Amino acid sequence: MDRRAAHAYPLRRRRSVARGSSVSKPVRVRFAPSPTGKLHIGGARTALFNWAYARRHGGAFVLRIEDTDPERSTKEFERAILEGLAWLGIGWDEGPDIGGPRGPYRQSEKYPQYREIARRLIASGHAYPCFCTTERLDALRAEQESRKERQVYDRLCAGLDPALAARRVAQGEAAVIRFRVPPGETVCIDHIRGDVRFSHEEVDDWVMVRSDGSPTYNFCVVCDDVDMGITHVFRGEEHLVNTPKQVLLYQALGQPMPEFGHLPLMLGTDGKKLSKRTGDTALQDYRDKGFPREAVVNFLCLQGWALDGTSVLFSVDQLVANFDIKDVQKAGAIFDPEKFRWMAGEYLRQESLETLADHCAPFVVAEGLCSADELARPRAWFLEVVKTEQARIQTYGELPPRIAYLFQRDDAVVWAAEAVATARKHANAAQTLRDYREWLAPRVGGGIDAAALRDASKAWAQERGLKLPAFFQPVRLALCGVVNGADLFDVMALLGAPAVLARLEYGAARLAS
RNA sequence: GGUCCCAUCGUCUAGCCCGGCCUAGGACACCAGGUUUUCAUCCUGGCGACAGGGGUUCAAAUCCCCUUGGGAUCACCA
Repeated sequence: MDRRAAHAYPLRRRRSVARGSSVSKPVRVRFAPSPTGKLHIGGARTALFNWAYARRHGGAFVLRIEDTDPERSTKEFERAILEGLAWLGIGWDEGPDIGGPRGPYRQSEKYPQYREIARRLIASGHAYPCFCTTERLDALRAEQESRKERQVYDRLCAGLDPALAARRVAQGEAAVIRFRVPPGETVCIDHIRGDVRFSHEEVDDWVMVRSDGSPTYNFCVVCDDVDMGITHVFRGEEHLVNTPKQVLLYQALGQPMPEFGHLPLMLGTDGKKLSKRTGDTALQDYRDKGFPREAVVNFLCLQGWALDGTSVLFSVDQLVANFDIKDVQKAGAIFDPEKFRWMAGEYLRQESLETLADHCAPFVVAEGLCSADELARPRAWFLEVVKTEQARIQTYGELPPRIAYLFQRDDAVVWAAEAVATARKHANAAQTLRDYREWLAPRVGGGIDAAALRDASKAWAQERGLKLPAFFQPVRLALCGVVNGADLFDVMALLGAPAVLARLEYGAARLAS
């Protein structure tokens, strides 16, 4: 069938240009996640950039839930996504939970509206019912595949008599509704990429409404962006090829076009779209590991955007004050977990002891080292614990295993094989422990002053002709059971004199046996 | 494979739009020193890139073209 003859509308070849309205309206941007999984860090970055753009321009940031896939959408994921955004500090002005003037903000609550728009589109000739079965479509695709042709709908139903088609629909025959793509080409204006040109030959007569009456993504997106008065659509690059379909729909609807910007993809270390295969992709994963929130925000910003090329560490306020969609990088960014961890450490080290203690406490409790109450009562003690480890950890989650020794019984400190081997390298390790304990006991009755004890202990070791490692390594084994860790005398202060003396004694015995 | 997008150190990027200030800057990682009882932090230094080829120009990382390479996408999923 002649392709052109299949079109009832419009027959004139034309070029449509998706240029945004030149009149400046108040900015309205949106983040429209699908609640079919946890919030992806790529999605989080998209949200962040949209939010920053809205804040920068005094506009509104709208949150919309695209739950038109009933198979995979769940309320749990929706809640998780909202929580994730809130955790990042991204606040929305309108959304499913708080409502707003242009709701509903959940697509599943708008089906009647979509249906009405589809009906109007059929009436105006911009869309048509299609009765082709899945089997026929599959066969068609297989055939096109075998001939190495483009896999597009052959528009069998595009030429059907509208009245006849309407009767078949009325009689209950299963049908999808397809958009009738006119000949011509579309130029999409993208603020990140410039003009992107698509020939309509490449755009399929795509399905707007499924045979069960539910609307599809490309259809809902445009309806909603129109309903919600969205002025700027910033989303991931994977949506770039959808844009001509959507642009055509705006035009069919006679609605003003938003301005587009397609963000570069976040890639895994394999250079492909970030997926679970190459590492953690959910925002939640990083929160659970104890990455400081500010570090996550900062790092996400750096995937495709830079403050000035020199500053690496910056605040959300600086982001908001300086963010411009035009400055966003075009090329995809490989996600570097190593740098992410470094940045986490940078933020963690900037925190006050009080803040750091608050952030770490839940991780210590979750690890089962002690109860929240036990941690809260000796608050000063826990602040000291946190102080000794602050330079040594990059995330809150790294603290518990490092301080586990503090919560072990004095006669049952867990000894790592490596630490035992290191201590045993020194000939008289057990004896050193006994001697040191004997020397130490009368000196720590009034508590432990780490600084003073450090000097005195080193002097003691030197007097006995002990090399420092021969002294420190057995002691560290006895007190902590590991080879590396915080300053030994800080550790003693944390442990307290009774525990220190007890551990030295048990340590000597264990080492001797 | 078709269509579309992209291309500066291993990685994130500045510079590119509005050619000269670029002997290409910063950061992570890496390497070497320093501080230190270990680890970590911290300090100093080093290594390291304009994918290739044509053009335009007095001058190109910056503009144009081609090649190569990478990616995205081709559903009654979003």
